[in-house]
Amino acid sequence: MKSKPAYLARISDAETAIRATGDRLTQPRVAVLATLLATDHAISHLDVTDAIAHHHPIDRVTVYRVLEWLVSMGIAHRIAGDDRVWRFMLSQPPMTTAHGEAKTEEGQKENRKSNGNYAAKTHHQHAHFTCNDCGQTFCLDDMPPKLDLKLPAGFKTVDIDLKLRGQCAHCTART
Amino acid sequence: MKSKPAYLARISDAETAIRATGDRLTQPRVAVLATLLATDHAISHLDVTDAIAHHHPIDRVTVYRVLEWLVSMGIAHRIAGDDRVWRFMLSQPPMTTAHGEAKTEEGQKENRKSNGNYAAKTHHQHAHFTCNDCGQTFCLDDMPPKLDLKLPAGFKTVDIDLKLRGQCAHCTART
DNA sequence: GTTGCATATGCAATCAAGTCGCAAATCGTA
DNA sequence: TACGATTTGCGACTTGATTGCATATGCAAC
Repeated sequence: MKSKPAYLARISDAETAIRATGDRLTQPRVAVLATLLATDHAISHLDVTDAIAHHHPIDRVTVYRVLEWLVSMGIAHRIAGDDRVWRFMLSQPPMTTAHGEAKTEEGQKENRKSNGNYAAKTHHQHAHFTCNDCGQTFCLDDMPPKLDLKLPAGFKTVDIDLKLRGQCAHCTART
Repeated sequence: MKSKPAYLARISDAETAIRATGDRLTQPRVAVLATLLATDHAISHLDVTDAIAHHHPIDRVTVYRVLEWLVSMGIAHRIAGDDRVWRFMLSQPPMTTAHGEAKTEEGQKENRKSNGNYAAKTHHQHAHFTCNDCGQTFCLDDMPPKLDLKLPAGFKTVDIDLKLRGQCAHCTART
C-alpha cells in the first residue's frame, strides 16, 4: 500500500526540529516527527506506527511516548476523534511548511515555552475539519473563525476547540 | 453518596417521552432516560449505571444500548470527552425542562424526524463547556455562538461542534 | 386473560486504545 | 572510549466499549 515511505524525505527537517528542543535525538523521534511532517492531516498513533514500521520496526508504545513528547514540546497537538482515538498533527499546520522550509529553532523554542502550562491567560483555539467520507481530519488554524459567544455568568473559557464535520474538498470534487 | 436517586422524580416524564417514540416501553429505557432528565450536564454511561444501580440493578451493556437507542431517536446526543469516554445528555438541554414541564410528545416526534439521517442541509451545531476543575460538561446550545468562518474552497460543513474548556460558574465562585 | 412472537435484556467473552514497570539499548558527554 | 542518564522495547495490564447468544419481557392478537 505504502510503497515508498513519504516520511523519508522529511528526516533532516525532523532532525533539525528535534535538536532544537535540546532533548535527545533518537531514531524513533526522528521517524515519528518526519511522518507528521510528511502529512497534511491529523493521524493516529496507529497510522504513524504503520507508516514507519514499513521501513523499520518500531514499538507502538514508543510511538505513544514520542507523540506525547512532541505534544509536551509544543511541536504537535492532539485531537480527540469521534471514534475515541487520538490523532496528532503539527502545531504549525504543515501546509505552511511542507513545501517550504522546516520549522526554525526559534519557532520551536517559542512553542515550547508557551506550552508547559498554558492555563493562564491565553485563549488557546483550534479548529479542525473531519471529512465524513474519507475520514481525514484537517487543521483549519490558518483561518481562525471569529466567535461571538457569550457564556453564562461566571464561566471562564481557557481553551476553544472547534470541530467541523462535512465533506472535504477532495471528496466534494469526486462526487 | 447518592442517597435518594434523583431520577425517580422524572420517571413519568421519561415514560411519556419513550411512548412517543413508538418503540417499546421498558424499565431500563425509563430508568436511563429519567436519569438524563434529572441531570443538567453530560454524564457517562458509568454515571448512568451507578445512578440507576443504586435503586435497582441494571447491566452496563443495557445502558450502552439504551443510550445508543436514545441517540438514534434524537432524544439524546453524545459528546466525545477528552478522556475518550462518551458522555450523553438530552438533545434539548434539560435546563429548559428540568424545573418546568417535561418534553411533549410533539417535541420528541419532531426530534426523531429530524434525526434519522441529518446529513442533508441542516447545520447541526452544538456547543459544550467542560470545566477543568470539576470535570463536568455542560451544554451551551441555548446560546448558539455566531461563527464567522470561511473554509478552504470545496469544503462543505454539515455539523459543528464547539468545545470550550475552562472554569464553570460553580468552581469560579469557589475560588 | 392467555398466547405467540418480535424485540430487549443480561451475561460472558472479546476487542482495542492506551498505560505501566522494568530490563536492555542508546545518546551525548566527560 | 567509557560512563551515566535517558529512551526504547517488551509483556502484562487497565478500561471503555462491542459482540453473540440464550433468556426474559412487552405488546398485540386472539
